[in-house]
Amino acid sequence: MQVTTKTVIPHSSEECRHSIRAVHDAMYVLGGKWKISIVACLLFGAKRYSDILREVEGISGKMLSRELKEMEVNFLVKRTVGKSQPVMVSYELTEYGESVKPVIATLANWGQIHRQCVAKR
Amino acid sequence: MQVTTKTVIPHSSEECRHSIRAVHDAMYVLGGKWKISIVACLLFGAKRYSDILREVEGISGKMLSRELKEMEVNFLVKRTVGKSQPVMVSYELTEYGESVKPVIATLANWGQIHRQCVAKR
DNA sequence: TTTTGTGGTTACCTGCATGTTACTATTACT
DNA sequence: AGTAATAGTAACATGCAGGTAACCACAAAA
Repeated sequence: MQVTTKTVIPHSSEECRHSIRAVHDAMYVLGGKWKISIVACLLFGAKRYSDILREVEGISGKMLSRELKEMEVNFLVKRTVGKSQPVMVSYELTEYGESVKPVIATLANWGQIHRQCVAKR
Repeated sequence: MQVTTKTVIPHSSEECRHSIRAVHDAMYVLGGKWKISIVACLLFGAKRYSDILREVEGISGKMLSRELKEMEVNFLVKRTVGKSQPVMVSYELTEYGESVKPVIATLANWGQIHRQCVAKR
């Protein structure tokens, strides 16, 4: 007796694909090793290049400027150049960038739970 | 007049770092190009290898089996081998895996909003 | 006029994450 | 006996993400 191909999937694979696509879209903009961390960092207020460099541990200057540029293009952050002194550039989230907050929050929350789970082996 | 180094950061950088760390932990387990999509896919029920291959568009067989293996190790999915016919292996989320649901949901939700934003230029 | 600090950019290099292709074992159907 | 499907694995190839280090421009301070 041959089992048909479809035994195990009685789900709405439409819904499934739709959901996957949405996730994929999100990851396209927020993907990469650093963007989410940068947003998380900027959620606490506007910061200067060197501040972010310090607070997002491990990121290199090159990657920071690259990611920030991308995020500016995607309207997630706003770049403001102060009128000289030793230059001073500050970055802050746009309103749109702020809309990522729930994502970060949920992720951070799960991250904490995960860390606890791993801790008890 | 020289501006001091700390003008732009009056925030709790403790909170900030903590949040970034949590996000980082989460991304460590859910990172990579495919894991989140796979979880999203399995949220709609247990599926067989070839079903996931079909529904997560773009993934290669190699990557699928590799990611599934990692996720099994991390207790996110459970692998069940059916008693033969043409073999039949099904994958489903563990309870722990289900706990990722809010993350996916928030991400998918933001993904949709983002798509709309991009659509109107 | 030389040095210092900020905010970068550029060239160069490397490795890992991923893709591609071929191959396997098992069973069932024809 | 030969073919097809399922669930992989192994060998090989490759591109791009990311790191490192050097350099630039500008202003202020020494």
